[in-house]
This record gives sequence, C-alpha cells and structure tokens, in this order.
Amino acid sequence: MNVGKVSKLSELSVRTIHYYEKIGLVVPARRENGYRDYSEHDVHKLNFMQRARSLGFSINECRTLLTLYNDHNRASEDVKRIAAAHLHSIETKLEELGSLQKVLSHLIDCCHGDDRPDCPILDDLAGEAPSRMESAT
Amino acid sequence: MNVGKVSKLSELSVRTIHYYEKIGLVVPARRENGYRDYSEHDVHKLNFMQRARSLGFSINECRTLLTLYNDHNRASEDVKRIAAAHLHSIETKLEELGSLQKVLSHLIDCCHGDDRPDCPILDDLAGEAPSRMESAT
DNA sequence: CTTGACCCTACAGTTACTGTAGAGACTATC
DNA sequence: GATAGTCTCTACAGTAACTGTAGGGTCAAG
Repeated sequence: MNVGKVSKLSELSVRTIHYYEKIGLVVPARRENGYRDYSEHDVHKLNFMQRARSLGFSINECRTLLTLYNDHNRASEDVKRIAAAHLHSIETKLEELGSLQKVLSHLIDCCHGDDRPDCPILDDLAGEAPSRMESAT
Repeated sequence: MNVGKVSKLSELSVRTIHYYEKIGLVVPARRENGYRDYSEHDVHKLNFMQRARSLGFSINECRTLLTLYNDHNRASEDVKRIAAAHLHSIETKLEELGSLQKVLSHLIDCCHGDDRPDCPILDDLAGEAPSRMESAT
C-alpha cells in the first residue's frame, strides 16, 4: 500500500509517516521503483501510533508501548505503569495550567482595556503590582 | 553587573540570558574585557521576561509585551488582547488535557495490571477496545 | 505524449532553550 | 610571580516532534 493511502487510513500526514520511518518506528518494505509498500501490520502500527500520540504519549513512550503491543508475552503491569506515569504528568500539567488560568484571568479582569496606558497586567509582569497573586504561582 | 549576578537576581540561567541576548530581547553593554555589563533597566527587563514566561507567554508574546512595557503611550487594550488570547489558548489546553485525563484514567482503571498479557490499554490503542471512550476524545 | 497526481530524497526551520568544549579573565592565596 | 578556583567568553550541537520546500522521478488517464 502506498504512503498516500496509508496517510488517509491512519489520519497521519505523509511527512509524519516518513518521520516515523526515519526514527525507526514503522519501516515499510520498498518496491522496485523505490516507493514505500506498507503491509497491513504496518498500517496497524501507524494507527496505534496515531491513537497513542493523540492521547499525549511521547514518541519514546509510544516506542515502548508498540514493543509491548507486539510482545504477546508482555505483562499488563508494564503498560499500566507507563500509562499511570503519563497520567501523572497530565495531572501535574493540569494543575499548572489551572493556576495560570486563575492568575491570568484575574489580571485581565483588573485591566480596563481601553486606550489609556496604565495596565495592571504589565505592572504585574514588571513586579510592581498591587494585584499580584503570589499564592497562585 | 555581570551575568552571573543577574542570573541569581532574575532566576534565569546564564544560558537563558545569553539566549535572550542572541534573539535580541535584552542586549547588554560590554566591558573592555568582553564581559557583558547589565544595567538596572536590563535587569528589569529580564525579570519581566521571567515572570511573563512563567505565566506561559511565548517568547514572541513576551517580545510584544516588552515593547508595550517600554512604550509609555501604549493602550492597555493592546496588552489585554494579548493576555486574553493567551488565556484562551490555556483554556483550550485545559479542556484537551481534561479529556485526556478522563480517557486515560478510565483505561488505567480497566487494566488489572498484573503479569498477564491481556491489557485494555493496548487494546484501545490498537482500536480493538470494548472500553474505548470515543465521546471523550 | 502530455498532464496531473503521486512519490522520492535532502536540507532547513520551528520553540525555547540546554549541554559541552576549549579557552581567556579575575580574585585570592602562598 | 605562580597557582588554584571561579567566572566568563564563543561556537557548535542536541532536544521533541514534526513541518516546509526544492528539485526531481513515476504512474495512470486521455
């Protein structure tokens, strides 16, 4: 199967599929004319990648997951550990973004947002703010 | 003031301060021996950068904010617009991460996580999952 | 036989830094 | 004046995960 068709099936761009080949994740056979020739199994793996990446797993995590996926003697514990670690980093990020949101929306609320120059947002960034929320940082 | 001291004052690494110089954000004077010599104003700007970056503004946003900060005829509206756009992207990211968290913690709950090979997490990634949560993606 | 869609490689660019090597400068001590 | 330790300099390369672009070859249809 040519790369263009695989691209449509997997919802990955051709460039991304090339990239995954370059880093050794999914390496297809070649035809005589040099074109890539993807097997069903290759397409499966690319679908797997697409789904795993959309869940925010890093390429390195994906690489491990793909290996486990292909290893029918794997222990589900190994997969669960990776997923749990990933979940943890998502939750950390959620907390960070949550407090950013709090601080920023507070600052925005305080700014009258017209053509006058005084601006509590810049004041805060400069460290001169009366409205600074240290606790949320 | 030498870069090392500025680094401590601004809570930015020396390498980061060098980088900000390289991209033209904060360019200090030089002494005869070639050492960078930071003025009070330079240090202010670096503090500003540190704070703005910690609020998740991109370097390009920071560049604009820094210009506005130095422009005493600015309109607070301009600043508010940038901050609001940034807040919006934070909120989008929060939603995305929130649904990732939901899907992932569901999958983790479904996985028994022992030494047996069958694993609903991998099943889902492979697209064969009974426990897949399309709605949350 | 030409047109248009598809495929190829290779190099560069993106974001915001970080790491490292090799060398010069400054300060304190002996 | 020699030496050691700390600070500073530049320049190149690497990180994550792609994306963009140039310049060219291939294939199927009319």
